[in-house]
Amino acid sequence: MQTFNIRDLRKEFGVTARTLRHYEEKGLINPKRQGVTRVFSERDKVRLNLAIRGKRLGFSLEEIKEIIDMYDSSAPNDQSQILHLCSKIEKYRTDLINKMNDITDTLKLMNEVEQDALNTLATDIDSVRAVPPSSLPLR
Amino acid sequence: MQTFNIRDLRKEFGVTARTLRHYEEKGLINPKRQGVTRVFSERDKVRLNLAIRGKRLGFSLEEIKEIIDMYDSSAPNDQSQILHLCSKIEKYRTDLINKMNDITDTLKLMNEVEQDALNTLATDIDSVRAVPPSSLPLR
DNA sequence: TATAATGTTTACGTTAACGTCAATTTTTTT
DNA sequence: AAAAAAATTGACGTTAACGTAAACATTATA
Repeated sequence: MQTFNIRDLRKEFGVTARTLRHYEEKGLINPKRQGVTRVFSERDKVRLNLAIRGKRLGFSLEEIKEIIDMYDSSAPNDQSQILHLCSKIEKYRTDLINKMNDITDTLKLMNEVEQDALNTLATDIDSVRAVPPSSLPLR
Repeated sequence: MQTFNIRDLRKEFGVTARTLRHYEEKGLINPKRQGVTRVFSERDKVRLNLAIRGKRLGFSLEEIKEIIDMYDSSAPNDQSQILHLCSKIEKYRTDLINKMNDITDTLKLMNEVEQDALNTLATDIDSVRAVPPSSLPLR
């Protein structure tokens, strides 16, 4: 079972050691120890990946932990716990879908702005083209 | 031309007066003044909407201002400015598309977790069904 | 074996994005 | 006009998410 040290993780994920220690404090990752030195597992890498993904989406570390814990632990047996899990999933699902809509709306707006700008550019070029050849230097 | 006071905005957008003042400081909105009192315009509302959308997507207020300013001001005439605008758009576009992919990936994972959980639930129900009728109380 | 390089803990510092409170107008209602 | 409600400007406080620096231990390299 392969293990990794702290600079492996830093390089692979482009984060600082401080960030990794912080994430450990918050329970996002759980490195073992060889003496005092941290030893990371594949599981830590997976969780770190999910954490970074969550960050990109604007979730807090607390939310991220909740999300990661959902799909890191095996499915609960207790019926009430299952239902609780499902309601949490439902909550984050709607949140994600809202973000998705926000994104598509923003992308649309950006497309319009870009088209506007490019049209202006094209018009400028036309006006340059409109200059008769005779007015161009002959080199 | 319709105007709004600060509590109109608070109510409509569910934000505090402090937030509005903060956004004004950061240049996200630009209320006029009647004496010392803020008077908001439709344009402020539009910008506030965009700001809140940006927040949901995890952008900083600084990024949000950049984004809003892009499609709030009319298209620039200067060619170099147009190109600069387009490159900014390109940057945010890839950012948004990355977020989009993050979202779909996360949603997929959540679906799997949910299915797992629901299967466990179904299995439990089956095991209840499997109990022979004779063992049930007759009421 | 001396010297880097890497890792650890402790603990204070920083930045963004507001919250909160006091003191003071301004405006509205009675 | 008096009282209550709403707004404004400081200005300090708070929280999350790390940054940074000191002091020290361990490991790797020359």
